[in-house]
Amino acid sequence: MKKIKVVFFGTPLIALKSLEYLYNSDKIDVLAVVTQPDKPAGRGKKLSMSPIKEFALSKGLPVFQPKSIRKEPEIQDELKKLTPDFFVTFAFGQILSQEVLDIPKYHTINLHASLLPKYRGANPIQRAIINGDKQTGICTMITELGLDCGDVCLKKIIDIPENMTCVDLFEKISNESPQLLEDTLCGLVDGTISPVPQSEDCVCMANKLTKEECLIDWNKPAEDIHNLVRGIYKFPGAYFMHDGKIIKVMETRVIKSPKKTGECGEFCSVSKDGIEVACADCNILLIKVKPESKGEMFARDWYNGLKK
RNA sequence: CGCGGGGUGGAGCAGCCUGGUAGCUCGUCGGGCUCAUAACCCGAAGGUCGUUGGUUCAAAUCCAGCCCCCGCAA
Repeated sequence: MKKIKVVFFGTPLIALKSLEYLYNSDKIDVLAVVTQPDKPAGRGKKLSMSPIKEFALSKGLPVFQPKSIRKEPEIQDELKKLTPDFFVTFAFGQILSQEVLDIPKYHTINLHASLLPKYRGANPIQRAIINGDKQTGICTMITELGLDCGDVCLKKIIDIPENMTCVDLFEKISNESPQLLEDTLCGLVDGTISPVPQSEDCVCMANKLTKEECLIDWNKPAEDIHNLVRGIYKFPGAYFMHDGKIIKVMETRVIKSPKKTGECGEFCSVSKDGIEVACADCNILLIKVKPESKGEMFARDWYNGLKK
């Protein structure tokens, strides 16, 4: 059987395993990689390349880095010359135009980390956890103009356990995606997949996270705060202010017992396990925190060092 | 040259400005109290104060270089 010719569009780490898998697949031929331009990043603003580019370079794959693929016909021409069967996009970070979508022989396939039409847009993974969903998933879809609105090819449901963090979920999705992509490509070529339009009534958006949303509001129910903490664990991290410093909250547990002492935001008790803080309905236990300029530590240890 | 914080017994911090006595909240170990305890009381062990050099009678503290960690911003 002839290999399926694919150009891979992606940028961050979550897409890396998919690229590796397709690259190593004997059914797929990855012709080239398109990724975001190198950007100054991190402390010191050093120019750094995306994980996708690093991999592509290490394998000698051609790499294209348009500032905006829509506005760079030269790159579009280069891609055309490769005569790809499919474009595959996974967290690429740029909006494609119709001219670009028309290049591959079959389609452009996008992998989106939610059960579409739920959570179209920027942050589907975090949103699912923040909203306390028990399930989410990944979908492959035929890319059309418009945000994550194309017909769905395949989907896979992923359970979200009570204390799962977005880092765990990223990992899970990163691991599950490669197979789904390969199955989608093969299925489309041999005609065993018929893409299904998304039902328009269930559409909801996963908007970008704002700085404000990351600030913990102790007047909310403990469950909501717990979901926020694990939903944006590490990046960018839920936080509160203490003594003018940012204190990121890394790990929490809801204290189910309805006993509540003190006002919202007040430290009710400190034990071996951590600090109990009063919320709207019950208490939440802070287990690990990360104060500004410091490393991650047990909440109890942080408390021990406070001036009292 | 993006802005900034920090490295002090096992943990988290104070002390540094105004050099000279190793401090605080815990943990660990031993003992006591108690029906009992993660509570309380008494005691003990444990630190070349990141590293190198300089100033000084004397440096955790002042000066210079180096290493490592982190927050913001992107």
